[in-house]
Amino acid sequence: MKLSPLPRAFYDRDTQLVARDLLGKLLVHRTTNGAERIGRIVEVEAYLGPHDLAAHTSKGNTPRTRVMFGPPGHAYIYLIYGMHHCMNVVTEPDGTGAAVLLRALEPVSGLDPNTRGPGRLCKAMGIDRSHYGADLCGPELFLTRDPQPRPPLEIANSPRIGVDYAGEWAKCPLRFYIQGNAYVSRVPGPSRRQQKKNML
DNA sequence: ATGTTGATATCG
DNA sequence: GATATCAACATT
Repeated sequence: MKLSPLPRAFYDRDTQLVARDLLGKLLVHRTTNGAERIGRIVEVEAYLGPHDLAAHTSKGNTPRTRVMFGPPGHAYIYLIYGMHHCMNVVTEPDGTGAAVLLRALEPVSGLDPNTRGPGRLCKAMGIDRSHYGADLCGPELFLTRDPQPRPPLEIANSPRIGVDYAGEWAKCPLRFYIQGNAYVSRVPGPSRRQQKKNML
């Protein structure tokens, strides 16, 4: 299948627009041994810049956040809680410090179906810190339009996950996901525990 | 609800 | 150098 990366201009736009546009796009990872892993993005979160208290760049430009302050269309990868990798795509012009976190995929080909949640997403795609700063306009790791015809997406939003420390920013609806998709990591409504109770 | 886990920032 | 802090996940 012929898949070409989205152009850098795609990322060089308002972060919330990029976040919404990323839903339904394919994430492609071609490993050195020739394997191809593809997933369809179903859930993302926008991190707007240093003024956004939930964004890593709010702590300033450090060795860790360097890539996020750099030009758009690169991968910002970090390790969280000592065990999980998370992948972001850098947006907006060089120096802005904004990115979109990829939170969940629908498996398309060549990957473990456990792609629900940002840590599992990276594990399934084989993404780790060796991809820190990778150019998403290159041939190995990139995003592309889904060649399959799909019905129009119904996009829902909610506050971001796990950012309670960010004050008012924690409440902003900067998480976007495809309504009703089975691979979205958390859906509003009763918890699984509550559902069990209701079944009795 | 809790334990796991290690890089990072911050303080000394 | 030490420590507090985390954009998760799995398990109880």
